[in-house]
Amino acid sequence: MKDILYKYMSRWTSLNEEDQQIIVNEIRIEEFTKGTVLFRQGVIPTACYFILEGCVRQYSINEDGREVTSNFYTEEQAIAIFNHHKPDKSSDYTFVCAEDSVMVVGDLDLEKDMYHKHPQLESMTRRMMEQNFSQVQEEFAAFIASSPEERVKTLLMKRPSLIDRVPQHQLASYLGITPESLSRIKKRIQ
Amino acid sequence: MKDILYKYMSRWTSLNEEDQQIIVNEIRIEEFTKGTVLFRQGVIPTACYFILEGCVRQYSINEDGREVTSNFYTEEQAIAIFNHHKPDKSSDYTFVCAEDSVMVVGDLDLEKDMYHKHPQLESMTRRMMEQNFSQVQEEFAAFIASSPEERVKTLLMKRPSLIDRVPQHQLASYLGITPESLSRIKKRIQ
DNA sequence: CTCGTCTATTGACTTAAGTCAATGCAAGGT
DNA sequence: ACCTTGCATTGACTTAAGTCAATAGACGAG
Repeated sequence: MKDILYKYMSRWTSLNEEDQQIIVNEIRIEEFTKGTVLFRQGVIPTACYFILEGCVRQYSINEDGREVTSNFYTEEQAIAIFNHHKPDKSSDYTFVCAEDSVMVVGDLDLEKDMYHKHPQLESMTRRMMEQNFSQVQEEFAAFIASSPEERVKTLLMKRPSLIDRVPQHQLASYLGITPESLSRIKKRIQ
Repeated sequence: MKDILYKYMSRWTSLNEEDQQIIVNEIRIEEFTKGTVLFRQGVIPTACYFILEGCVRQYSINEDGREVTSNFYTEEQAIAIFNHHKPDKSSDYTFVCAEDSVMVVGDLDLEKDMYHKHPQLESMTRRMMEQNFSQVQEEFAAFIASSPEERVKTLLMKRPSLIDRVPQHQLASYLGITPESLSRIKKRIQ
């Protein structure tokens, strides 16, 4: 499992193998069963996560009590940015494992120390985040400009496996449409 | 104009006034007239920007030749994340001044040097970006979950000045609806 | 001042998605 | 094996947004 991590880190840092090992050894890897809640809407998260295997769904309960899915995270994706813009830093979302999953778990209270001990780590984090950010912005722009049907097609192109991995009504919510519409769009586009 | 910058930096760093001055003195502040293009879709950006005054519109031309507005940046917003996820780093968007504007201009090729010279700057950048990122994610989640009419209401709430600052058909595009619909929605909600 | 261009509004019509309700299906529990 | 529960599909109907076209106002150029 750690080899995924080494492969990933090599893409992002110029650290030599030795230094990488030191960092990886300080890292906690945990397994979670499907349905495990990482943290709930309203609480202040104490950890961040990097998915090595599995799938995590991000959702919230809106004013009229409906569940709104806002993201799915899968292999090699980080769950690390939550409500830094809110004064109290509490999460607006609940994160729950949609499958049995294996993740790197990073303690947020150790973050500063880690950056201090390994200055290259802050740099790596920043660049990962930039990449991540730019991807989200692109997705957002594409979402704005497309119809429900186009959004379904795009998802089928870009993340075909999601369809089989998560319940359809959650996918519908993630696409901003009703489950009925998703069902009909699927039929329409075969 | 630089006082806006000092105020802003104080919110983000623990640098003393002296160090702030050193950094601010290395910084380039430029004025742009309405219509000035910062950089075009397809080219690799060489600078990043921080708006002190004015408004910048981000748009792209899609496959069928239509102009799609994907963002408006105004005072105290940074234009700094472009296509770090694409191998060639070329911009998918054109950035154009929607008003006469004053901005901090940061050379991207000096970025590394600056971070090396002022380690706290990388830290500050990272935290600004985290905040920014988390805000975009929240907006995205809200966008997904709301109807065109709700999106208009939300925009009127959160950025009321935009309505007067930019042409309505660009706003419509930014909201993912047609200009006709925006006109009707406005009438509907008075 | 007038012309031309660009933009916002309005109307008539179409269409895709939402809503509500019924049915069917599969998985899990007893 | 049965029942329950939750999910996907389908149908009938409503509605809001899209499309196309016409009009009218604002603005700048000449």
